[in-house]
Amino acid sequence: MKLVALDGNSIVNRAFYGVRTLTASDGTPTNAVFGFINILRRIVEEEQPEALCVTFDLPEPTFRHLQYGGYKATRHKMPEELAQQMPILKETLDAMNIPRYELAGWEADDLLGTISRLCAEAGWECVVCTGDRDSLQLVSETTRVNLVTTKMGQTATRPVTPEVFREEYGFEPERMVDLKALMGDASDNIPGVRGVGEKTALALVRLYGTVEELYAHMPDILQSPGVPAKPGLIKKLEEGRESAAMSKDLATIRRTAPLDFDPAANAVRPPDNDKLYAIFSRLEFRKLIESYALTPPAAPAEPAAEFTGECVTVELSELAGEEEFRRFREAILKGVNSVRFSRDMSRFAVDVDTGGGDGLGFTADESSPIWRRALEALCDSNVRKQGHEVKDTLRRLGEMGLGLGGWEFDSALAAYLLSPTGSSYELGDLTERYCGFRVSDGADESGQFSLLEPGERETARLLSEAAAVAALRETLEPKLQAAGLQKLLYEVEIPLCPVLARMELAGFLVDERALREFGAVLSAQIDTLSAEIFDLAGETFNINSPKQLGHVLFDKLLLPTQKKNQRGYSTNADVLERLRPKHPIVGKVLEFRELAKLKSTYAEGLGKVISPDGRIHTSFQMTATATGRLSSTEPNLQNIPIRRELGGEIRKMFVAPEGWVLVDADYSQIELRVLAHMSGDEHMRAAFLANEDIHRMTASQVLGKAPEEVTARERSHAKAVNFGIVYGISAFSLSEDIGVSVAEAREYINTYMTTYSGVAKFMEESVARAKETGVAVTMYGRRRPMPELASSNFNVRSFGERVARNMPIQGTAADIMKIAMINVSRALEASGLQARLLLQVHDELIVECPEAEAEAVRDILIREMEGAAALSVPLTVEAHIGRNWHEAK
DNA sequence: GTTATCACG
DNA sequence: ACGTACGTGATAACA
Repeated sequence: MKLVALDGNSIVNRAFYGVRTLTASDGTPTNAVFGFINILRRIVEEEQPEALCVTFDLPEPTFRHLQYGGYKATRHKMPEELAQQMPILKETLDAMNIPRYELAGWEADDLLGTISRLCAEAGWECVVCTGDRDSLQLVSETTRVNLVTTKMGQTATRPVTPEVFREEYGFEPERMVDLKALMGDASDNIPGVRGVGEKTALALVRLYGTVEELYAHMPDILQSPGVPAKPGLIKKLEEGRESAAMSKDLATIRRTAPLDFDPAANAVRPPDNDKLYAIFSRLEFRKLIESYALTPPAAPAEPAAEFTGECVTVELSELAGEEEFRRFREAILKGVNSVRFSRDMSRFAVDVDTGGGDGLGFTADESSPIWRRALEALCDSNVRKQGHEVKDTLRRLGEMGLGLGGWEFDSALAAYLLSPTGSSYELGDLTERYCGFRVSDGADESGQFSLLEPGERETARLLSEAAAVAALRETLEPKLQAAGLQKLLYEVEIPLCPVLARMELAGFLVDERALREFGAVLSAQIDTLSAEIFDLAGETFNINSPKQLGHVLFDKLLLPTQKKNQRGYSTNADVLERLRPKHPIVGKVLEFRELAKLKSTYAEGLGKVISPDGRIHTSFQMTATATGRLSSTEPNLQNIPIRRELGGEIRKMFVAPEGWVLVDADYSQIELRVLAHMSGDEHMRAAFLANEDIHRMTASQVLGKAPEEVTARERSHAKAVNFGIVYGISAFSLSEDIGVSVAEAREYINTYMTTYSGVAKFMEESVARAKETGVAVTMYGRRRPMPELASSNFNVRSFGERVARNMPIQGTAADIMKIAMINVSRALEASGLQARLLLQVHDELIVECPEAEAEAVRDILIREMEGAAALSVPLTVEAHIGRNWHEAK
């Protein structure tokens, strides 16, 4: 029989430092608990023990503190973020039905020692899991110590048996205390013998075993072979005699704690589902809920009704006729309708809020003769509707030729605004998190739906989901109000949904033939380059493999290594650029990379997603970024090449239809203008009011010389500083970026901050306010939780500070662009032109229109984009017209 | 599934 | 002394 005993404090420490920052959306740090559970799972899986328990230190002083004043006094205080997690961890262990032991006056070590002794006495095998080598003295024939280490977020355990220990140390495990007695242990403040280090101590213990034996042989130990003939060793040992005795005592784990312990009483038991589920969902450990197969507690009777439809439900079934249709239309005109569609749009469910407590639900599928008419009635813009991920719904409604108006709430967007860093905005997850219930999947264990046909089950699920949307609105609305996010939701995010849906529907026309030809040209060039590279390398290998490439460059050609990454030496473009002069292969590799990227990601990647209409329909993600920006996926049209000449070729293949043109409008320096406005810095404002090249003006103001005297180098450095400011600059990165020393970079930043003292002040205030409130905020009140700022880890905290500086700027610019898109869309519609928005790339909008409309469209774009926000500096837009994206830029 | 790299703003 | 700029997504290789 085997019992596993975990050193709770030691392992939670490993977990805390080994797992990256992790917080629940309310800001509670959770990384240590998460890491602990994972280590625990792994150990249990590996060991398959019959029994399991965890020991903890209590914060009270142990008797050894009293006996020896300084003992462990140097141990660092537990960081606040870890301390917060300790009660949660203990609660979790309780819910998992894992016994834990803590005893006033006894350390976790002592408890482990005692437990392992009692196991041995009861005839059990004991496995002690800890990150602490002190416990190695417990190793015996019946007790194994598993040393837990965390490297790069990966935990590994190393079993230490007596054989392993002897192999490593050259003496018996019990003699560990004698080793400590001589060499001491700084982390536990065990003094040892002054002047004796690890090497000497190891040699002495190997020869004499115990400290006592050593001192018994004292006068003539130097005669023994193997003792380092260090001058003064005898003297040091003599002087350290008392210290050695005390150290040995300190290092000895007491195995006599008054613990009422019976290994069999710690038999592994299954967790308490309801308790553990509650804890894990509070901590947002969705993966763990899954892997422990936890289920929500049986829902209390009262709100469950909302979800399984104790409301009256009406099926618009095969036999539905005029009467049913009339009833449906009347009902949906009364309240706000929560609507859900099946993936293929063949079914929908509507939960009508009738004002009283009762709900009225309608469901329908394609077989109903009034299905289409019911849909059309529902999509009328006068019918008030709410949904989840409304933009996606609208795109599908648009495909069916239905109206996109009348939508006034979206539970995904509401949750996103409340916390844009969340990991999931799926309806089921939100309902669980905010309402504490599970959306019925239509195949309920309650049996209510179990007799239904699959199609009916789906309809039941949709009705349950519709009710969930309504419930979420109830819950989220007060939160939005409290956070001041209503305006953003109702005036920005929701109105943006139909705009984006129409853009996705429109798609961007692509010259498919040119794209394929370009791909073929790239292929040929890649083949040629590969041959040249293999020739220079003297072998063939996969140039795409950083590992193999690294081998060729650094092992074979012996080029100097620079940056390291987790797997070996970095071969990224920065590194290769530096190596370029050293070997002709490097330039070829760089060129290969450029071509390979263009071919795989763009020529081939885009080719795969051209629709039958010859157009590429991207999807915009509204809940993806932490700052409020959109993102674009399948394909990503926000990262189409432009910076390099060859990459720009790709843009030539994004075209307007025959007789039409593209109008491209982009904000000039929107982020710096936002910064000038938000900080109110007079110098920076003056620079923009002068309407000059901002980087030149920056150089001029910072260096105190006339704009026309600014050199190209000075301008480019100023440009890098301007970018750096927006990102939350550091001297190191700036120096890397512009190739000057860190000291020079620091000087640049200092001078900049002195010149633009308003900017400096704004940045400080942004960080201070974020620390105080726990969120970074844009001009429009969009917020991002900033748990990193409370971190005790320097790097994590520094990251938080940079984000606190950047998010208000990037986020405000994103807000402005969203407002502009809504206004542009309205203006284009009102103008009666055929023009339509195609794409947004953060600070750029692309519209296609008949040639004849081009100038009118350009004027509308400029007017609406520039007018989207009233800043204290001009917000300027540049617009161009062209036959393709390259030309229009 | 994670990592390295690289495309964009 | 720390380790290094903000925000994304796609691809190929690695594990």
